[in-house]
Amino acid sequence: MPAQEPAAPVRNARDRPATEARILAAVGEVLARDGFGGIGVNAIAKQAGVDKVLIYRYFGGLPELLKAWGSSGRFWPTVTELLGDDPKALLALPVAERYARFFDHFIDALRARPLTLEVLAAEVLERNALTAILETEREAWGEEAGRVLGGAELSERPWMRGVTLLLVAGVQYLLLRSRSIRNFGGLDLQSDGSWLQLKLAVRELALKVFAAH
Amino acid sequence: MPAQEPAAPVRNARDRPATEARILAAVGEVLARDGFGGIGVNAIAKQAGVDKVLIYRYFGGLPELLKAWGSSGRFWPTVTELLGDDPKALLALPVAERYARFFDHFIDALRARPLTLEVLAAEVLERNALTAILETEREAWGEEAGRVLGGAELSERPWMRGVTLLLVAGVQYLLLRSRSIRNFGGLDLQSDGSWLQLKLAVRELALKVFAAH
DNA sequence: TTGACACGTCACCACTTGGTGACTCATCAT
DNA sequence: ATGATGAGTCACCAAGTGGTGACGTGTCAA
Repeated sequence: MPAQEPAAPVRNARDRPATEARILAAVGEVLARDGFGGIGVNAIAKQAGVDKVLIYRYFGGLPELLKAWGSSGRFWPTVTELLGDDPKALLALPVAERYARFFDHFIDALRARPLTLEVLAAEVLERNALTAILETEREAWGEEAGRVLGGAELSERPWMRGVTLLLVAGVQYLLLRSRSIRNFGGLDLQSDGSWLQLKLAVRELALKVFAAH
Repeated sequence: MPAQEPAAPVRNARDRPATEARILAAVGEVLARDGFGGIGVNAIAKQAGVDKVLIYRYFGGLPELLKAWGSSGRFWPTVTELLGDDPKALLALPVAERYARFFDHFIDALRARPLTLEVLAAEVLERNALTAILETEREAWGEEAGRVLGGAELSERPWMRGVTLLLVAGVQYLLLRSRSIRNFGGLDLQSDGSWLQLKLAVRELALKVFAAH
């Protein structure tokens, strides 16, 4: 990968769009390298090989830059991505299987997005600003996901809404924890096997819950 | 409450144990006021009305101070606390009811401990040091909780282990998010009603799962 | 050709951070 | 009475932070 690129101290071409792109890219690079704690005007400018004053000139400041970065890159998995290659086929499946596969894909998609996890982690800690980077995307996502997952079977079991919410939240939390610790409740969060186990657990649950009675 | 106490610039009595206690208390106060991001030698010393050099002299540094603070206060709910006033009565209940009440108490106990939530939030972000403050307590807790929750009914349904883990993780995550945002998946995380709804969802789930078939 | 203007660079600001050395001074055993 | 010890204070350090003003210099239209 070409990444990194701490930029030799050559004079930069005077090309605003390119420079803006450099800066935006640098945000992701710093994030990936140092985590959200390493984010800062100085660090980003250095990574981009650009003077930090340009961040203020072009974006207005760090929060605005982060917002621009957030809305530019699509790092939150789209619902269609969670439905797999053939959405129609998935929607035709029995509800339990659909439910299970949705979680399978959700877990895989999130595990494949370390940057998203980093942002999610930051959102947990930051109570003030620069939160709400994924806000809008996520909200829309939640709605659509509910619609896809839903159906008559879910409407008949309104309590499953709360359970689903907890499961989604649980997946996110365990993924966040897996970045820094291995063990959680006796489960190795960094092993594929553990995640397979969790997927199977959700599948069993769905089968049990949605079983014709 | 007497809290705060930014300490007028009077000369402090020379009383080491009292000063140490002040410093330890200041950790909690800063944590409650500014969150974990505000933690630092300067801030703590200022809050305690004490020179920061004493932090180095008495504790060795910030990480050691935090560790001392962590092991002094028991802010992680004990399992017995989660079992309510009458543990024996609870254990005599049918498994579904026991399961449900456990979550009820878990949610209430954690909601009543903002400092614990703050530490949990910090643990999510920090990948390096000062993590593992609650580590030991939590690990022991996990084991005991599993034992209490468990029983033949749970052993017969091994997949419920994963589901329970996800639910516990989900509760923690939603509580963490509730500190800074209101909305999550259409649920108002700061309202008691929403949490009641989640409790009921878990209860229904337990009833369904543990129903005699 | 000549400006105007935007792009890029450099030097600087005030402030905060973690951390240390040197000082005063109260207490207490000898 | 006299030291030794240790509690508390003060002044300082280097490094890093976000942020700004002033200065070149290449590009492009008039």
